[in-house]
Amino acid sequence: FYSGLEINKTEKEEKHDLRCSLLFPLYSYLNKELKKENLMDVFKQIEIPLSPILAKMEKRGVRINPEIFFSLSKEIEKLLQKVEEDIYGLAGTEFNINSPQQVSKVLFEKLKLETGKKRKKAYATDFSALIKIASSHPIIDKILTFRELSKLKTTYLDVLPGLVNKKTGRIHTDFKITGTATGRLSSVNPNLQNIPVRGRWANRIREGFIPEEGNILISCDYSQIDLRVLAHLSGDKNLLDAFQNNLDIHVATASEVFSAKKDKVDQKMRRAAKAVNFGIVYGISPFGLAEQLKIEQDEAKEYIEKYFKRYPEVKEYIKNIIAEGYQNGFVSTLFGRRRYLPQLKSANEKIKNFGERLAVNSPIQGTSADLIKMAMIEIFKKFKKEMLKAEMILQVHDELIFESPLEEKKKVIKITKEVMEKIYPLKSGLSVSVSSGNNWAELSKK
DNA sequence: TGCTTCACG
DNA sequence: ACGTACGTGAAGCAA
Repeated sequence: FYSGLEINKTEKEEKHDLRCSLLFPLYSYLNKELKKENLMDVFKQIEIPLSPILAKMEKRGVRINPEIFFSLSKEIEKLLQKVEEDIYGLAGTEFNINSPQQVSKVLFEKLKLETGKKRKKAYATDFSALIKIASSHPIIDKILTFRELSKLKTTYLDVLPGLVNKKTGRIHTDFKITGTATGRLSSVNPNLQNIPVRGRWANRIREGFIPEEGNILISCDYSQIDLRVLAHLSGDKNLLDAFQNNLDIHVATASEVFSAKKDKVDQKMRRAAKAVNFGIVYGISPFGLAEQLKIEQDEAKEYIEKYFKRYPEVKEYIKNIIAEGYQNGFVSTLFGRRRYLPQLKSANEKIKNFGERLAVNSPIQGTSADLIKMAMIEIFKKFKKEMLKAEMILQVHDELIFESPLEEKKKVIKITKEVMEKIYPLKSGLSVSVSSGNNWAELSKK
């Protein structure tokens, strides 16, 4: 109505107006569509109530101590300068270490190191390619160190302090509720779902995330949620048994795959079994497992076959969910959220295989996402009812982080743990581990 | 803008 | 024979 009267609108504003004008006609169409496809429950029971909660989390934001970021940045800057010089010395030339193309030239043309996969423009220089040739030249280790330090400095240390809001003094991410294909959230501007947690610098960085005075941070983690969901969806007796008996799931899998008593499972076996478990959730292939574990494909294949022998209903479930994908053109989570799989109609075998892995992974990842979203809604309600000052500030896929007044700590933990564990009665159960502290680093400690 | 790399679950 | 683990976001380079 007004648009005809307005002048000097930018192209962006015009686009914005157009998009707004489409909302109303879209409403009736999408409403029918949601009803027809039985998606109204997920929409009304999960997405709609979650939306204002995400808004409040964004508004509350996260407090950081910029000083920690500044001083860490300076410390790393010095190390970077030294590593940079070392690299030039070892290469016998100066070049841009941030350029994969130039790194490739130096390593594989000048130094004639052994090449791996060919990319579009040059040979691969990513971590898995470089670690394979690390023993052949001292420059490799230096490049890996340079990459690690440079990543931390440019992506986190030098960025986050600049994003502190002048009015609130805190960092406000933007959670995207429609951002992913599986139903997970994503976080942008900045992404607060990928703050370093591994590696020797992670704790120093996480120490920079702090609560308001008189408050603490509390983290509540779903343990093994994806595998519990798999156990529930497949109904596999053996896998359910492992969870019902509260076993270390990777040890349990190791003892099955390697036919060993649980007390004979060593670190190496557990590590391999962990990779198998991850692989199952991702839609496993012998190649992928072999790559991950640095073993022969034949051996990886044996692990997988043994796994399926011991968890036959998981094998059956995978077969069935793929068939379902082909039949319906989509797969669903436990609560009806869908992922469409056009890949399954491809004539290209590679794309079809990819579609089959998506058919396996999406219901698992998506069901986990549904569960934590439902828990967030209930927790928010309970906090309100109990008139708590504590607030949910972050979600990291299987983890919720709260900022709570010291005196509310006990109450907050009781509510969050109970709600998260009871949000839906999976046959495999849901288990939540809680930790608290005066910064984010203290939350990852045991 | 696409590619490569790498941070997280 | 071939190319492959699932889901994201951000930085820097190269064109």
